[in-house]
Amino acid sequence: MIDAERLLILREVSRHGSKAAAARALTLSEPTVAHHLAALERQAGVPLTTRVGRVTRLTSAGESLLEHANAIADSLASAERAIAQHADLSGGRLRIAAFTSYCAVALPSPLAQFARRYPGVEVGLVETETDDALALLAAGDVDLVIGFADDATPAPRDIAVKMLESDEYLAVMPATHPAARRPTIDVATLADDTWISGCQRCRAHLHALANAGGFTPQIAFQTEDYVTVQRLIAEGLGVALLPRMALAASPEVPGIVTAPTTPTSYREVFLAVPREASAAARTFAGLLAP
Amino acid sequence: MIDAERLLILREVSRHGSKAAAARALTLSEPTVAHHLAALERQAGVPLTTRVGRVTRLTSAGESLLEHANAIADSLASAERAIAQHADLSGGRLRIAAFTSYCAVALPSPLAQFARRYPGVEVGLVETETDDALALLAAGDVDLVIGFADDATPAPRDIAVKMLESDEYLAVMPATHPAARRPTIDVATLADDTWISGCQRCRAHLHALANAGGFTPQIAFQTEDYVTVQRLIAEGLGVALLPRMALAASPEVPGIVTAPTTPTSYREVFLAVPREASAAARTFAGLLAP
DNA sequence: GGTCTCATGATTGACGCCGAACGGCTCCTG
DNA sequence: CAGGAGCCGTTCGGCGTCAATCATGAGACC
Repeated sequence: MIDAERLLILREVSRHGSKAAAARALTLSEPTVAHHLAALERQAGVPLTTRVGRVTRLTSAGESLLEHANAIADSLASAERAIAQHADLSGGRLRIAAFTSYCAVALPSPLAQFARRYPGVEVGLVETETDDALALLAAGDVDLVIGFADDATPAPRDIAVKMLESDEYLAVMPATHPAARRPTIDVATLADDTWISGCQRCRAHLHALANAGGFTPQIAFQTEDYVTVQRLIAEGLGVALLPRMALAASPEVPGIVTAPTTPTSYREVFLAVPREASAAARTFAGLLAP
Repeated sequence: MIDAERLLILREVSRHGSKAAAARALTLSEPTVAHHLAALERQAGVPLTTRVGRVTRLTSAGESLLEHANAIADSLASAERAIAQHADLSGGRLRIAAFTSYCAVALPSPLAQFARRYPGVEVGLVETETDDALALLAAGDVDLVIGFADDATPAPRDIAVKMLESDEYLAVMPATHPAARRPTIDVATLADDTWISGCQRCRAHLHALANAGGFTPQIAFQTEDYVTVQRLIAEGLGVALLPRMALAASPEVPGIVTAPTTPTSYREVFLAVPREASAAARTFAGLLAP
């Protein structure tokens, strides 16, 4: 393969009209330029330069190489620009994966703030469950993950994780439920109720909490859509454990009541970036957790 | 400036999914690839690769570099193709400069032969006087020159010159001229005639020949167009010295006669290529002078 | 206008030194 | 257990420089 460096030297010679001038432009010595040119000619098998008077000109073979040398110089300059943009956030990409209710409640505002501050960065958002989000991060398909963890499924330890906030799980019941008026609900009092559960992690959390309360929940409905969960509850079809944030994300549903549980339980919202996080990812992380 | 070589290494890593595989593809060792990548990352200031499982993937910064690396690889491949075409005559250019009558008489056939044989080569022809043609050659604007020389203005010595043929100068007179019936003409018998001369070199030759014959020609008309010369002669306005080739190049003009001179004189048609002639120029030269 | 001199560029050869490439090792992961 | 990555120390190639010489226009001066 032809050496790109030498093509660029050929280009300088053509631009300046002499090896000496090219050498000065490249901060090289004259023999060095001559050496590289000779090597290039040897490799090409045809003469590339010719002297006319005291200026060095390219032969037609040299000029046919020149076009490509220019293209390479352009590409290198573009590459340099691109990488600089990645560093100073005047360009590049930021792909975020976050779980549903965080997407709905907490993300839009900082996302807009970031987009205003760094208009050159192309921002992407994937709304996914935490497990899938972490898989995307590991595969390099996203740059930053916002997920949640609890006792049942702790946060990953192999990447940089920062806790953002605690999100309390509330008991959600039909307004007609016998325990509906109590200020706090012991989960054991719901041992015989029919349960409605959300995502994988929430289900694991429910099982852990119920287990601590000494019972195994009867899960009759499974849906990741929190509005559906609340409508089912409003119709008296069951009870559920929902994070505050999920409740805040969905419109008020009449006919249900919510209450803190005893014991209380939380999910911990965390932010994860890989060790080799891009500048954009680090900056956005700083925006969420100053 | 970013090193193009390293961008190509990054490209191979991306294509093969591991540094080891990239090293094999590049016939390098694994540490060497890692070293170059580390250098590139140091220069870029941002991480370019990330490991996911046992495959190495590019970060978004790395992928933005990848596009440019691909462009550079394409350019290098194109450059290699272009130079190969120059060597094997499947491409490239051949620019010829030749004097008028050679263009008209001798050039078309070998030119067509060359174009048929090497259809990829872009052929150009400049019809010019020999002095200008040699200047074009020196400036690198043409690749091959066909010119003529005689005692007055000899062929250049600083470039590779090959004699092609001798072209005899004939005396050209009106059919009504007193000497018109003679088989050969002593130039001295035309000492008192009015002369018509062609180009710079022909005029120099005429002066030299007349000088040898002991007279200075009265030159009343100067034109480089040989048809004009012959028409002027046919009208009885003068006599001239014209090379056989020039006469062959122009249509038969009635009312003129031609005859060899004593002493005979010739112009020598030569072919000149620079030392660093392209393959196309050398090949075409071989066609003209096997 | 011709010649002389000088300045600039190219070339060649020798040489020093940086760093590219390698091998061997350990650690990690699937 | 195998394959890949990271981390050394070592070696050798070749990149770049310096110095000297040659070539060639350009300007000056007569």
